[in-house]
Amino acid sequence: MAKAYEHQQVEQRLYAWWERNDFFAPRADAPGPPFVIAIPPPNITGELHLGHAMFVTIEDLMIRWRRMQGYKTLWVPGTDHAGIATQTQVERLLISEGTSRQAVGREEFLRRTWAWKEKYDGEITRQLRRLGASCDWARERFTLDAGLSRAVHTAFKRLYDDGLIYRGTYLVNWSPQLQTAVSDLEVEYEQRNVSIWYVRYPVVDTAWRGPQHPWGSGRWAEGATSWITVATTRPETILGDTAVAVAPDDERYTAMLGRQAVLPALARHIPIIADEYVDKEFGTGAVKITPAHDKNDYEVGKRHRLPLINIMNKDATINSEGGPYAGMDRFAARSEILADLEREGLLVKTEPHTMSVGISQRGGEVIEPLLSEQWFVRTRPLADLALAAVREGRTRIIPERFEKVYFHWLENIEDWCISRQLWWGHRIPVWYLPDGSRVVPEPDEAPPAGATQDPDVLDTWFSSGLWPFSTLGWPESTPDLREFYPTSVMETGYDILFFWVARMMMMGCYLTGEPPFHTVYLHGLVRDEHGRKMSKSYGNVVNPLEVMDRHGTDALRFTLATSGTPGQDLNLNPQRIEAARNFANKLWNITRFVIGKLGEDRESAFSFSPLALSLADRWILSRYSRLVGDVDRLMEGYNFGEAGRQIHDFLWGEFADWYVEVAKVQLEGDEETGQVTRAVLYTVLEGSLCLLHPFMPFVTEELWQYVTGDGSTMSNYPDAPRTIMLAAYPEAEPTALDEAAERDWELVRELIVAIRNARTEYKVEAARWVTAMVVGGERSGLLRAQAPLIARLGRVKADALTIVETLERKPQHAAAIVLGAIECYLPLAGLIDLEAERARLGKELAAAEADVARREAKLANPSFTDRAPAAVVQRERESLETARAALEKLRTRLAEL
RNA sequence: GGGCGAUUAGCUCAGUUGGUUAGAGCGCCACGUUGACAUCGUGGAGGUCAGUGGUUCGAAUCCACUAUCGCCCA
Repeated sequence: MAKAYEHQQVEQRLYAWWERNDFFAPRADAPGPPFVIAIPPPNITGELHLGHAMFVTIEDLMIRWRRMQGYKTLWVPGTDHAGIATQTQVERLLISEGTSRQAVGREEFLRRTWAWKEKYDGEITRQLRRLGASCDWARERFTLDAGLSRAVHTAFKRLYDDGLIYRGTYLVNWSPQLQTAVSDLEVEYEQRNVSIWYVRYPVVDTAWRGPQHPWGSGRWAEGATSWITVATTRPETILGDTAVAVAPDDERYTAMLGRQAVLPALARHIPIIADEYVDKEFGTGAVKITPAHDKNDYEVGKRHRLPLINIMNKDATINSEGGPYAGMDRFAARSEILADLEREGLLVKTEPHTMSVGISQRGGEVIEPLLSEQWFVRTRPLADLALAAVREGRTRIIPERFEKVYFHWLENIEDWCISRQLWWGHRIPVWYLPDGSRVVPEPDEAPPAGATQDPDVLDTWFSSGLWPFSTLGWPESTPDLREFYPTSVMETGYDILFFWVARMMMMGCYLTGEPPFHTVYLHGLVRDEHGRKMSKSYGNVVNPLEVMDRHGTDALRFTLATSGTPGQDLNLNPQRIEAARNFANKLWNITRFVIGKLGEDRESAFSFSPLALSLADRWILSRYSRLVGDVDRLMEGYNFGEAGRQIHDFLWGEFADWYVEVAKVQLEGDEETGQVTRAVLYTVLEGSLCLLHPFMPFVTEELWQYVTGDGSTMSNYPDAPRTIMLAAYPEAEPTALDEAAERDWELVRELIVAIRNARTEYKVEAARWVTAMVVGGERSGLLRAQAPLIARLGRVKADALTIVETLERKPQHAAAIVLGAIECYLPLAGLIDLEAERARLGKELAAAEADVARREAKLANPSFTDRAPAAVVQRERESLETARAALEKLRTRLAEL
């Protein structure tokens, strides 16, 4: 074995070996029930980022753990066509080649995009392999595969036939840059500092019937005598105004109600109406109403049967309804119209204002509410099913607090706009006949002759919503669907709870009749070490591939798994990755030590007599059993991070720091002691590697192969090739706990630490082996039995460690150690300064006095002794006894000096 | 405006149902010895658990309020 762990020599080789041996596929001979995860399919455009690393880490952890437990595990991999993102990238590519989507045409564009997909799709799946993902690549799916496309078509048809999909002209979120409608979720809101303009509209009265001069002449409003002033952040939409509204109880405007205002620029007469929607406190209390360009105005318009006037083209330029501004971009039109209002004396004032502006999630441009004919899903009935599944506990969300978020969203959900004016995606399976009627054929059915298909495609999330069952063969009743659906856990980031999880729940509940998974586990976002979002512009992006190159996949995975808690954002500290890398190396070296001691013989490692176990043996076996139980409980509760930390702490802080050191001593003993020691080393190490395997798959496999040699029979599958992947995950055995051994060893350990501490305080060189005299009282027997260990680990000469029950004459020039009822003296000729020793013991005495006083007070309180559990009171009594004994010893010693 | 989360050592974070002296890694100080490991070892310093009030025999942990930061929804 190399002196240090070299991940470069191990990871790729092992992954290839695992994959070649088909360890990732569900085994027909698995003794347990299915455990299934559908991967959150990465976008084919995607570069690997820490979000991917995060989900692979947790999902692979669950899959490997359950697989070792004997579950019939299936992790279905795949990728998402990511309509908008992919189309945008390919368009950019075309533009760089001096052409465009429109120039090459739909057919060629799709051909190019498929070619692009073939190229990059493999990239991302290679990177998932790099992360150690043990998913069944034979079942890999892509959302545009024939099978999944058929699922999409079937789902559409069912929802359509059931009246849950409809087409209509409504106000939708329009992305002028992408020239497509997007859903509510694809709009992000951002607080922006903008201006609010106060514009006065002349009101028709007996003196003034409307403008007599052209717009822009400066005399347009000449003669007007009454006015109504509105405040607006979007003056360009004046062109689409069809009313001015005021609050019904606003006395300032009562006289205006029912009269007509004259729209600047277009001279259109529009009514002044009263509506509850208007906030008297805001602006002037009068609001311009543009039903075709604002969601709230749209509602007002509906209530008052106002006309809808669309003033914009698809590219957000002003259309012919805009009179003099026709053809201008929306922002250019704004400037122009403001200048003209000013000239006409209609602009009263401008104020700074903050408001939230809808921004396209993809393009980043301002989203335009636009009237447009689109396809929608009627979500209410679907949302009710999805709500019921969680309310009734058929699906559980972890952490639980997200259930409230989920409920709130689904309770207030609006219809879902599913059509996109894109080319890359599932074409909407609707054909139009020349007479205008619509047909949605069955997936295998030919569309009627002469019919033309709807040109639009479906929202990417429509197909993602089917993912957990479409990947298993739905709508066919395939063997996979029957065996592996519903899936077990949906693991993903909380940021796509609405986008994806809620939609899978809706689609799954409706189309398959049951929720698509019994548990939703949401992880947090990975941020940089100071909690900032990683972004290219900040330059704080951590590239997982670079991390894996430098420190290995296991280091990255262990860090991601153990740095945080479920659902909580995680600040990734690079030093933690190094620490995890060091942990892998530590394991490597522990194993190097153990196999060196085991020699070639593994057989003998499996049997030993419990009677021959030393205290340290019993202690480490008990601690190991406790660990197994704790890990089991934590993993079952989805507390993977805590489980990983405990395995780490045990292996490093107990097994390596103490038991391995003990083993070195025991291995110098007689044949039987050596034999037992080897067996304990083997048992604990082999089991711990198994415990750790879901967290650090590569180093544990490599080491497990070294440790077990050819001899292991630990597998659930005796006929399969030997791999830790199929070894049995350790199971808790409560009978293996040995509390007496843990307590006794603790005393021994404390004594050794105290001796080391005293040595350091007196600056005894490490190379110098000292003399020690232990006064053990009742614990003398125990300490005597452990004398060789105490001597070796405390660096006391073997023949100079005396253990007595009592001691009449205590050495003068010696450091004194008091540990409860036991004392230890280190005669350090020439090193002991009596004054310093008195000062040191004085400090300890003060602490001991405080300790005793505190405990006495506690026990003197009858409400404590009456109300606290007996075990707690008992423990307190024992502690008090120990503390008193220590206090007594310290007093005596100080008196002696 | 409504909701959620966070606040624990210099830094990044744990702390499972309330129960001895609140832990880890990194960083810091001192010292390096043995054939597993300097990617290491040994010992140590470092905390008013954001604040206030409450519940309790007992609170980092439960409750209320406040402050600061962050996120989601409208």
